[in-house]
Amino acid sequence: MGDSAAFTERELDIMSVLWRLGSGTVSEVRAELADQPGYTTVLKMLQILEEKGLVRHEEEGRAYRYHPLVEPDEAGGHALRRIVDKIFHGSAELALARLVSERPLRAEEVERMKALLDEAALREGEAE
Amino acid sequence: MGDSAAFTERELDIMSVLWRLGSGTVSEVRAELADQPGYTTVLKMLQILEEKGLVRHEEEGRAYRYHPLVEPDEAGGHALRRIVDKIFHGSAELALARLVSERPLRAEEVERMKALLDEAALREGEAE
DNA sequence: ATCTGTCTACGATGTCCTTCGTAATTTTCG
DNA sequence: CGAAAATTACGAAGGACATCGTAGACAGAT
Repeated sequence: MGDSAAFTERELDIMSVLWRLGSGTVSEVRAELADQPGYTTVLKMLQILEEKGLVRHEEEGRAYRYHPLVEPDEAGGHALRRIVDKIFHGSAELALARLVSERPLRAEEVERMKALLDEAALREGEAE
Repeated sequence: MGDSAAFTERELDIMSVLWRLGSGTVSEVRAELADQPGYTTVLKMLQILEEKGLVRHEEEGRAYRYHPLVEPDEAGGHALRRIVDKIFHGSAELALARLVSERPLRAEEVERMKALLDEAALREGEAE
């Protein structure tokens, strides 16, 4: 235990870019950040993320290419569990209520989400 | 803008207690924390939360009673939006997939969640 | 009156976050 | 070759986070 601290703001920014791109050099990551911090700032953050075991790097020419070592699903699971537990009293239902009120959903998306719930209900049914 | 920074770990712990209890004195909040930090630590955190405008206090006998000034829905909305945007590429569907795989859901809960989605779809339909 | 327990106020501390400057290295280009 | 550009390494610095110790105020009991 004790391994899973929440991402800080900047760490999340950077991990988000790596998840989206698959991998990235310092320059590539920096170019994707909305407010562009100094080059060495991004480098430093990546070095710290590497110390924490959240990314690794390999050499690519002169530069390093960084790869994420945690999956978005895993990170998202931790983050969601934390929020549901601490803010929504453990209720996935309340969290979903807020989630759907946050942003408009397309009709197809709603259908797929209902299908997800059906699958979940099915798995539960089988378990008994 | 710039008002909504994510809660830190301890801040969230404490806000969570206040949301659950409705309000609390330092002692009451402290008693609810899993690992009990020193009394003055909890007091200090509440004072800092007050500086940030997240709680207020009123006198109650000799002690202060602290009240949350942000609603869990509001805080949860920010937190969910942050996670969905940065980790799930803005997809509520992916977030829900992870949410339902995190913990088992009761059948009635699944039904109510589907109803929530229907309502959301309805609102969308009306909008056009 | 004084002692004891509970409370707030204040300041110190150590760690982490985030920023970046500077130096050293290497490649590339004129 | 020598200058310029891109890169990593290192360390410093300011601020926030989270911890607590100590001091002072006050109420209640003896």
